[in-house]
Amino acid sequence: MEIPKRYDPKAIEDKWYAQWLKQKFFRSTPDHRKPYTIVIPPPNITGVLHMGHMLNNTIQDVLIRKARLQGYNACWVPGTDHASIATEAKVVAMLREKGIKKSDLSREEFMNHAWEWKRKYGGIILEQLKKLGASVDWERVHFTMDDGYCKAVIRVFVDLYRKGHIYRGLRMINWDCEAQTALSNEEVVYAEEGEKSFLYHVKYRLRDTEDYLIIATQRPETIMGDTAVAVNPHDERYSHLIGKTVLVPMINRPVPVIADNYVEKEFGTGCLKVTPAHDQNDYEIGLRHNLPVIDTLNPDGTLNEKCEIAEYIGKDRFEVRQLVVERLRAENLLVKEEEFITRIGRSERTNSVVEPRLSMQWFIRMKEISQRALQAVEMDEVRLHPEKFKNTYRHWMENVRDWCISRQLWWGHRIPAWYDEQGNVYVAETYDEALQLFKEKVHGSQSAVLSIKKLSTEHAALNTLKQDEDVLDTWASSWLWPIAVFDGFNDKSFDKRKGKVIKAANAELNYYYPTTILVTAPEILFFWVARMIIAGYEYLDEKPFSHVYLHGIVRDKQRRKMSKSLGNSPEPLELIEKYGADGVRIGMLFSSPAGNDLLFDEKLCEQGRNFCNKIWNAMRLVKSWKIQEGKNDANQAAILWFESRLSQVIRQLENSYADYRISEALLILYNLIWDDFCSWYLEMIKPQRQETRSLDLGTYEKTIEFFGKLLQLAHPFLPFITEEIWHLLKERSEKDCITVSRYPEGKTPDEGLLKKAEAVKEIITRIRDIRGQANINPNEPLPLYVLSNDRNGYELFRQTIMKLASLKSIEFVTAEIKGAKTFLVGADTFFLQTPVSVNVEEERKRLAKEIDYIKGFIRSVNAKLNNERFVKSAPPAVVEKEKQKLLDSEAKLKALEESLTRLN
RNA sequence: GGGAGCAUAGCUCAGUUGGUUCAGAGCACCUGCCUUACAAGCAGGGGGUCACAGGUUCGAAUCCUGUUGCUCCCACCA
Repeated sequence: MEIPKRYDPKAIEDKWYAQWLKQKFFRSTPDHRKPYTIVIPPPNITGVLHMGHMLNNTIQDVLIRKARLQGYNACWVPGTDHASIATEAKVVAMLREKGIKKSDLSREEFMNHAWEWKRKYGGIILEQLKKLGASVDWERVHFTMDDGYCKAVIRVFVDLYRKGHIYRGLRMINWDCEAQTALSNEEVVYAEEGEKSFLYHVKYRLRDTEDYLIIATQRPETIMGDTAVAVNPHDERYSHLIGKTVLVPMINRPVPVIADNYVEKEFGTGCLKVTPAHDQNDYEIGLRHNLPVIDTLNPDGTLNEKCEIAEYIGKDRFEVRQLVVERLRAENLLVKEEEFITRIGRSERTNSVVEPRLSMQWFIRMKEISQRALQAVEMDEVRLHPEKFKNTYRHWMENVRDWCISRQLWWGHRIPAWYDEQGNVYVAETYDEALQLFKEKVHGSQSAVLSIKKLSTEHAALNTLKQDEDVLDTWASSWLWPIAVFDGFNDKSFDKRKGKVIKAANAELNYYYPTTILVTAPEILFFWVARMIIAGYEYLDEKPFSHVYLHGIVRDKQRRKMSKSLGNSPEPLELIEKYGADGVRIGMLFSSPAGNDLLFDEKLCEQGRNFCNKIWNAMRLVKSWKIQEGKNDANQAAILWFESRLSQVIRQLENSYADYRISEALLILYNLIWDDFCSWYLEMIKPQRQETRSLDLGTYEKTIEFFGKLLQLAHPFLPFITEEIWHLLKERSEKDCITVSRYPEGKTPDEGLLKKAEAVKEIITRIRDIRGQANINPNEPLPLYVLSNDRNGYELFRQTIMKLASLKSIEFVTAEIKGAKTFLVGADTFFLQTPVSVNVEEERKRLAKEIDYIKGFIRSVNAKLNNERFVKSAPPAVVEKEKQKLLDSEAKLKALEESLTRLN
């Protein structure tokens, strides 16, 4: 069979993925082995695979495949997130295109559309992950709105309410006028550069005089909601006005001038208009001074009748802003319009300008329940990689604020709270339970004896109790992910009375929880990671995962974020098409140390593809040899050396993995395969022409063994090509896959041999260099003479040196060889006899330079050793090392000086 | 405004408790090669005052202080 010169990923990737699935290699169920568990950060059902997913899932797949090879019961749980606001926005847009308005639909009709969307698009990303080679357990796909998951979310809400961690309150929240919902602080984004706006200086007249104050505002449309004007109590310019009354422009509402420390004298005019309904700080000033709250905005961002000006009612706030400015100008109340850079907040999902709005929302009280989660990271129970994120985490957790969890949307987990006609709230898992609570309440009330009969039929109550219209913030469901995917909140394992998940009552949870590692981006450290840790301790008194690997953001070469509008994001599937899944995986990992952003460049994928091709061709070479019975001793050196080298690298790899330095591990492996194996080992054993390209069986078998081990080491990074070559190198059954093979273990490397081999490589390189410099044909056989005290040390490598340096002979001598090119490796001197005569003058110069350097070096070492304080205070090992250095370099100096003498 | 971190080759980054065979890797660059595994390749090579200024020390890329520049997180000024 002819093996193609280039590796063709397309031909094999789908084949192997199908084979792996058929063999159920990714399936995990609890057994006697140790578990290694990862839960996927569930992608939103709105999206398609992007570069961030590629990086995220490649890292997870490397870790899970490595664990699988090492004999763990590796379980990678896939799934998707319902992504409440993002999905609802998409569905609304989709309906709009079809000419359907959300407001014309009933809640149920809308939900049907949303589920339809989910069925259609929800699985896209997971499907695409197959192309990447992701070895997830496909029998464990979860969705944050599965029946069981919904139950868990509702249970937790009810439980936290009962425990007093959830409350309902009137708060100033961030309002998205477009989606018409509250947003958490985390969902509000601020443009990096700020946004251009105007600062309008407006006259506020004092009552009963012609005097006026000038107030600077960015939002003149809120003037009609003003209920005070505030100045700094220490501002002498205005102190005489405190307590006086001013008239709000246009509507002439009389409002007081008050003094409040919040006002900064330097900003604007030093006067602040106070609009408690439309600004967080104003709201607080209002509380301090008992100001009325006049809410002039409708939920959709238009003005309502409270603004008192008929023509503004029903118009959008930004339209009104223009109208107000025009009117103020016309009435000569506008003193100045000043350009101004403001840092305005926008909704992460709809990009509409966020309005502070006073409304009734549900909150989780965070302070208390987050204490143990803070401790857990502090004490390294949960370890963050890289560690620097501990600081960020601590800072956030110590200043954590209450979490607004209600959203005025339909797609999501509807809040399990019911209200009676009086507005009393009943929080329960089901309507029936809420009804029960309601009945109990009515029972308990003396005055309601009569009405009991009236309400005793369910029918009557049915009309009475109404469920809260809102749904929960997405993160208020995904924070249960590591517990809920193992069905931790089911009837058996959730103890309602205690408000705890009983691990022992759930075999799956008992086996897989806590999971091993979570791989995600630092962007959602607070959104998600911190909250999962909180939930873990709240419900299991245990961490959800032992490690958190935080990778960076994928950016382009210019460090810009990948974004649709910039068009700088490559299409992942096209990359896979072009470079193969393995090539892209390598490209993603090549330059992305944990915590650092990945500056993506397609060239990295090209490098990955080339690496695959290199391995492919190594396989072609090995397969091309004819095998002869017997054993060729000439290859002994290569085999012994590579065996040691392999062991050495396996240890290095373990260290890198242990610190989650994935890209470092990859680079080590890359060099091992490319340099050590291909450039050195294979060249060492490669049969030469005259030998008719045949190899002895002993060496061949050893080589196949080495190759196999390399493939295993590489398999976590390159699942497809390693599987293919695994089967090409050796006759194996369909089931005997590398995916489920046993990872190689390193033996103790022979350090002496490794060191000698380095010297041998240097000798070969020096000879090649001399040939290059002197323009001597690399294949022309030349004699080499060696002046060394370690004759035996080189004996093992004699054949290797001869072969790789194309030598005619190697002879040990006791005196110099005149007219030969001289070089030093360690303290040994080598003479290469070349047809080109040596330029004595240049040689002398070169030697003199080397001697100078070594002399300087010896001086510095001597200075140290002669320094009493050094010898006294430095650790003995360091002093010993210095002494050895001195000996080595003195020997070298001697050899150099002798060479120089010989020249003369 | 509060907090954290970074600054090492043209680029992206290593450099563990201070010890001059420790100034490194990958990419890029330069030179020579289509040598019967691979030009998606082979062989060889050049390149850094470790941001700046002080200090501690026998010894500093590594520790301390200051300066400059950059990044991130949190809060958010009308």
